[in-house]
Amino acid sequence: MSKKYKSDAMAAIHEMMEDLHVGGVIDKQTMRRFDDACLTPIRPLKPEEIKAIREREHVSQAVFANYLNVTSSLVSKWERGEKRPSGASLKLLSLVEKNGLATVA
Amino acid sequence: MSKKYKSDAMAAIHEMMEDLHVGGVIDKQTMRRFDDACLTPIRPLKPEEIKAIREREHVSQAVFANYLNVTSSLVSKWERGEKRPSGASLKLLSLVEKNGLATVA
DNA sequence: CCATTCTATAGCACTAGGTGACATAGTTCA
DNA sequence: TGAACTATGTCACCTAGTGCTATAGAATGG
Repeated sequence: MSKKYKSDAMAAIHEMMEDLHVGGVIDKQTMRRFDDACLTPIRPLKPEEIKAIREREHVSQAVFANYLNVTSSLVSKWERGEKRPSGASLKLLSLVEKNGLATVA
Repeated sequence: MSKKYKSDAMAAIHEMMEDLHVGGVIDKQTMRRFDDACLTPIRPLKPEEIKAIREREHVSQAVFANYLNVTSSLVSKWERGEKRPSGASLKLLSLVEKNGLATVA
């Protein structure tokens, strides 16, 4: 049992699906939908929601920013609605919202 | 035992540190260093490294992009060195590199 | 064998997200 | 009182990221 259990499991599942696909059991369309299906849904977060997420974790804007690898001024702008988080930023925030700050540590 | 174990644990640890701080055992400097200390170090990733990370997970650029909530063209640019991932993107990639794709699903 | 789909690369125009630095003000605390 | 932490604010800058479209090779399927 390695430490990369989740990663290996992911690879294993994908390989199994790949085998099913090669075997003609499923097509690539389904294969792709399978990949998309197991993702956490991303919805645009309101400024208050972002602030709520941060305060739920009991951290300052500066510390929160460090976790996300962004500047603290940007976090401030998110929470005031001056800027809205985009692709990767929104994904990270969604992860924190669902699973907590520790999962992105 | 709730599902938010990690998050609660994080909050608990922070509250404990906060108590220590209030009690005068540690100062805010140390408090801040504590927060920074438990983060996965972020280093700039080379194009080949990004491609290696993706191929290790056995997914196409399109699927990989979906996981990170970015466009597939951007992933292509990352791997060819046309664009370099920044703050939140770099954090996400680092997470995938360390813990696997499943942890950001 | 041909048609289709997936794949990755490529180019281009646009825009807004993110950076950095610095100033301000309220607060907590030695 | 002074020092450090907090959040907000502003300003200028710029590049990361988007969206669309086109291309070409490889893999697949009928």
